[in-house]
Amino acid sequence: MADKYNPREIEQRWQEIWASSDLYRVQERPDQPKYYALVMFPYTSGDLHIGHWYNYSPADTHARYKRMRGFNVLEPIGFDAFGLPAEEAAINRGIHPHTWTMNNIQRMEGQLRTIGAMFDWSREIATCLPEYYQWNQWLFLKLLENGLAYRAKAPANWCPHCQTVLANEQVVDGRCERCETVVTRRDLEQWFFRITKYADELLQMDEIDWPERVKTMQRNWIGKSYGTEFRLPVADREGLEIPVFTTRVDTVFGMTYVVLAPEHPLVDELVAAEQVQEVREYQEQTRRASEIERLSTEREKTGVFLGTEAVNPANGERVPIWIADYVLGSYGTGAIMAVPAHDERDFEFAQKFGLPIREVIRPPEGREGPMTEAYVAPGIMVNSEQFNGRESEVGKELVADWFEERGVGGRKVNYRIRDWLISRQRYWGTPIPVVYCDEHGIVPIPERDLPVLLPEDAEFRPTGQSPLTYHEAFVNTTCPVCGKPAKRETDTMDTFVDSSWYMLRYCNPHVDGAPFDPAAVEYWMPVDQYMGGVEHAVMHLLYSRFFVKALRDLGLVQFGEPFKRLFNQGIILGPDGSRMSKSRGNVVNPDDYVQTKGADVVRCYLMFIGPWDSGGPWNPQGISGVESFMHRFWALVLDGAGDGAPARGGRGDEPARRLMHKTIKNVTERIERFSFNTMLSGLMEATNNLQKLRGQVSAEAWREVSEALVLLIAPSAPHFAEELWHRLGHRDSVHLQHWPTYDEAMTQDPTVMLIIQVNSKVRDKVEVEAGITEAEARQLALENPKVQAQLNGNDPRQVIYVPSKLVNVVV
RNA sequence: GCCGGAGUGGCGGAAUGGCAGACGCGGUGGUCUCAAAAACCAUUGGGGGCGACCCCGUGCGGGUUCGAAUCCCGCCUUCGGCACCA
Repeated sequence: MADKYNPREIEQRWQEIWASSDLYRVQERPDQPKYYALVMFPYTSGDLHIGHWYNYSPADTHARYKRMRGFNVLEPIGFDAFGLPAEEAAINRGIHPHTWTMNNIQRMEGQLRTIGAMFDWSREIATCLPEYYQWNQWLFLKLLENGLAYRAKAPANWCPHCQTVLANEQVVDGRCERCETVVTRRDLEQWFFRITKYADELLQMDEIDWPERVKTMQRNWIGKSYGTEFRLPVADREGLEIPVFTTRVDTVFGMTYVVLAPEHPLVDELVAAEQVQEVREYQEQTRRASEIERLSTEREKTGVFLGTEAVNPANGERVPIWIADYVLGSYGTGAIMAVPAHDERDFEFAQKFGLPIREVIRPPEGREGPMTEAYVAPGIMVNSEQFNGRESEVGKELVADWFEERGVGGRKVNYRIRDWLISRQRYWGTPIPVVYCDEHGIVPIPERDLPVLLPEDAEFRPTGQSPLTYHEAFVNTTCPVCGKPAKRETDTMDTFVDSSWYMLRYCNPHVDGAPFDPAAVEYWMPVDQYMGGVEHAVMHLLYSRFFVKALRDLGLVQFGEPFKRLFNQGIILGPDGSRMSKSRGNVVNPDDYVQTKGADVVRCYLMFIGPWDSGGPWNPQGISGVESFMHRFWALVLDGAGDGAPARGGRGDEPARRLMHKTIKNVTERIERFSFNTMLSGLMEATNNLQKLRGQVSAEAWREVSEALVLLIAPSAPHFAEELWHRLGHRDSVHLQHWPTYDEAMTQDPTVMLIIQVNSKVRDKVEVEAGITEAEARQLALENPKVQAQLNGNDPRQVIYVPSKLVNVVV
């Protein structure tokens, strides 16, 4: 009898051996196909939680499988280490963010090692170190040089709690994505990355194998819409025009008023003297309103008449000009033609303020009585002069043509996506490498002077100003152009800049003099399989795509997409089925389970819970099933043949070998399609069935079958398999072995159960030769006593045969 | 409101047109034990029958098909995304 499976002892031992033998160190090998398997790097929050394990265990299993399939697999790890959460945590604890972060990294490294993943630790990165963030600065300068970074004054999302501005992507439902504080607006000079330049290309997602859900979210976020932009002359004001954008130019004859966003630059010029007071008040009120109030569709529409009129270029009619906060200054031209009859929002507004509603599109089935709601579907144009009787979809093109001919306006494409605001008024981030000189304005720091180090001795408590503003030695510098005194930029970069290109750095993280090593990047990139949560759909995943496209256009990389395939794992819930949180007291600490049951058991249990993309509750009892499976597996492999096992050619040999081939096939197919739960159930089934063959299998066949099983479980339970492999007498690592292959013929049983149905109800099952002919099967069915009983001497109306599966006799 | 996914035993789930409930948890009965735990064996969708067996059953209502958890139509519930973007 072999001793029992003791995870604690073997896991630690193998982790040390693997580390000292550099088992997981990888290098570029042009002779071998590469496979870049990437997990989203963890944030340095303090502890590795069960969610990390849920991401990394299946990811590592898949990567290990690929390695056994002959790929040169890169599976790196590092830390996303800058940013607000670390800064906040440090402030709360009264310690420096650098100390807090570096301590966390050390702690998390230790926890990550317990997973037993094949991370190549020689490639570890931490984004808060100058050796990393100096390249944020370098890349920023490249973008600046090429017009892809710029500084502008714009209304920005301000989080009063985090005391900084946020990118649009980081505002969810009008609230800060991090702390859920309601965001306000501030007009500030900020740095932007010109992601809008790539809006169209970012919509191209045919070549990436990503979840449809994420692609849809990105498409929605980019929000491309086709329409017409045209100019409305202001009545009695020669030369003054209001540009508007519409997707429904076919409804232009139904325009009964015009609306400008309250912050529209033309408002001052357009407002009539007697309306100034009211308009000012309304503008002030809008400015104070939070984004969340303003965006609420529940809210009643508000607005103010400017006291002036515009002229509809389609029919020369005069229509009043209003301002209202349901029109956004940041989209289109910040002004609209209002057609209440065919737009829900305009309809509501017109009703409230008693503005006329004129029908210009009639439903194909006709319409009677007064309009009670806007009709927004296509239809037939009416009250539209020469376009009357046209289908609105056709009319859309005709009116656009007409406007183009007359020089009134033309076709236009608009996007919802805005440029990426990267300035943050916080301490714990990459300093933006520019200085402001009275004479030369914005001056980029020359490359040779990088990095601009983040001073450690700054007062980093948030004040609404960037903390670096108060650091005299940092702020006061000289202009790189003229050498006269100048001031440094004191904002830092959004952390998402760090994560936009880290996958490139991993290819050779120690390269000097460049953010990444072109040869290594050429070899490894793009990432073959990216694995992480869906919460980054319109942030990190969009920014990275933008970055890579920009780098490609700068000639720095040769490809346009960073991640070929993406998989979003689900979320592990607490035992009570709700999201884990400290306040609910339902947090599962992986370390406890690793201590008591072993990392391999935790890995396997997480994979066994259910489909990887659906997550689910952690059931503390459920883990024992996986645990006892592994104990049985262990005993089966080491003691299974037993002492009195039959010699060569045991009668169980053939079934055992068939079982092996069948299992290899199953496990391979399931691991390929990320179905880790069914892969493990397949292995459980195999051990259950093999157990039944005990005592009937020769030592030779038993060994062959158990070695295959050890290889099959190696990606899932790496320490466990390694130990068994060595106990079976091998000297080299199980993880250097080839994935077992199967013989298709051996995956089929020589006999099958033929289902006999009458009227699609199962009446009997007969064991038959796998190669049974249709005629034989039909005859067998018709002669079957249970079928005979149902037939009652009549002839069947029909007999359906599904080869080697079933016969259905229809009476 | 719009778009998308999901709904299967007490629970997690399997089966993507052909035996519903693989695999596991939990339950029940048993073996072992002074006892308990562990381990092992048997059993476990519901109902009926002494029994061989029979009936019902994949959110609800219809449909297609010899045959539907699976395909189609209509609803309900739920989760996610979008939502004054003109």
